[in-house]
Amino acid sequence: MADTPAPARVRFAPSPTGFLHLGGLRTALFDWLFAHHTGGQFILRIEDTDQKRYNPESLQDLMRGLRWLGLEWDEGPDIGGPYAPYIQSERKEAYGKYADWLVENGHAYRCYTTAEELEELRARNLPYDRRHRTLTPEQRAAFEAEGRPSVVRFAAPLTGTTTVHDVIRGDITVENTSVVDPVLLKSDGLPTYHLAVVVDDHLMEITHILRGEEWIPSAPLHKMLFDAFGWPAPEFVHLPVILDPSGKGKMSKRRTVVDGKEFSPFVSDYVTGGYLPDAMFNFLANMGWSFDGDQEIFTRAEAIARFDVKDISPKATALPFSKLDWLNGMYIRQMAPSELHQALVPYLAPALGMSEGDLAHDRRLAELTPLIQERIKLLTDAAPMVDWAFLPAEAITYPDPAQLIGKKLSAAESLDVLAAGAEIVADIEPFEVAALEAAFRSRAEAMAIKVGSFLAPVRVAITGRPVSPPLFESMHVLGREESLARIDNARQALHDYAATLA
RNA sequence: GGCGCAUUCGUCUAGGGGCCCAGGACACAGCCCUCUCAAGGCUGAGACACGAGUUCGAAUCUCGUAUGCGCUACCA
Repeated sequence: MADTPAPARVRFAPSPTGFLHLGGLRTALFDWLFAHHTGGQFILRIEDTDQKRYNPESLQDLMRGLRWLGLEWDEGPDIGGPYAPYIQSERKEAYGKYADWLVENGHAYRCYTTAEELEELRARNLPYDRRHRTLTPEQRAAFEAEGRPSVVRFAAPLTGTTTVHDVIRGDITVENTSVVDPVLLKSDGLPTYHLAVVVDDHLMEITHILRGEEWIPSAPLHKMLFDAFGWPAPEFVHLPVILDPSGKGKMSKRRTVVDGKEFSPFVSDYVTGGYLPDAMFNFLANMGWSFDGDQEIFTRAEAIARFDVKDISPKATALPFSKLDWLNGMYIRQMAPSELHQALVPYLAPALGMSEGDLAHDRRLAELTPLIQERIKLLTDAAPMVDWAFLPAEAITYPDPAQLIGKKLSAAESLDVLAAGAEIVADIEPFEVAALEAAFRSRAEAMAIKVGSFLAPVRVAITGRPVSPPLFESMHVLGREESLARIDNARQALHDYAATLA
């Protein structure tokens, strides 16, 4: 059964103009998956041929995001490789050389059209009119003598059609005349994307081009270039775009509010937002590809074994973030408690005002972790669930004393409950969860109060909140003295409150 | 406008002529469990864009329409 595909060389080729976003991460993920599936290489190549939009922070963000997800590259700018360098601005001479070759062989020509002239055409909604495609040597010499800057344009075939085979969509055919002699080499001497991508994919022996579907319209041009050079073209795999959660339009490159909720396209926001790399990996792998009809959760190894570019769906997808949250919760519940404890520390330490070192060895957090494990979806959910345990009793105020009154109980009855609770907490031996539970339950029964109602006042007294981790465990975390202090404070608060009611 | 790509529950998807009066998942609703909240279990509601054709038979093939999206730079 094991089909052994030829090792593929696939590259993720972002341009360092902004921060890594989810769409880019998904592309990189598919690159990585396919490379590993075939036993090939995953290559990171930086396409920084647009110096105007270059953003120096971008590269670091890009690499950090990729590594966070676990997408290590086999060749790339920081680790080198047999086809180095992997940053296009450092490969400038090569592009010039290949552009010259095209010019010499009649596949390209120098164009001296000025920006103003181009602007004129655009204003009239006209494409470039190939005006310098057939310049005489004299005309060319005249422009050069003038000192006019020039670009190199591709001399696209003027008749016929070009067909590109896309692995996901099949054949795509366009009229050659629709390719209007695009610029290959800019007047600053750097190549445009079109030249650079073709030259580098060939030089780096890329076998499969995975990129967003916004590149479909220029794929025929790339095919023409491979043909002009006499090089075999790699397989084209155009990935479906990722849409805003609203489902309308390409995912924007900034934080947006959809249905009253803010969502971010930036990977770094998910790192700080408490998401687990494994969950994000699983989530993204399900965008445009699926493991099979009814298994949503799978390991990286399982995905690698099954992944194939030809199974990718051509349909654009809106990101279902609620599913990401669900997945994150699933992965959190699968963690060993000690592992979760460690993962929580960097998120909790600032919120609790503690050092990471202290918190990593804190007994309370170790004890609390398994209690909140099935109650949090994000690592950032933990703080409001455990902060009460790290506060002194005096800091637990009861701004809404009415919360200390149990369901179907009067204030007086609730006061009685707290009194009973204080008695139990003071006397119970040993001060352990099982003993506490047995004592509270039998006392509730003795007082003919439902357990839920009986525990409610105590819960608020102990944690300051009507919703908390399991009560007996919570008291155990605090210890006898601290628990008692809180119940006493709560009794006072409720007593004062009851007085105002009367 | 031109060119291109796409179209199964609200969303992510399975399915590629009969297995489908369409399966799974998230979200949603109800019930169960339960010290709160979760988690878990069960149940429910919910889709083949439309129209022609091909065929004994179409979600699946063909054509058209509609809608959406993308591209149309000396940006990638």
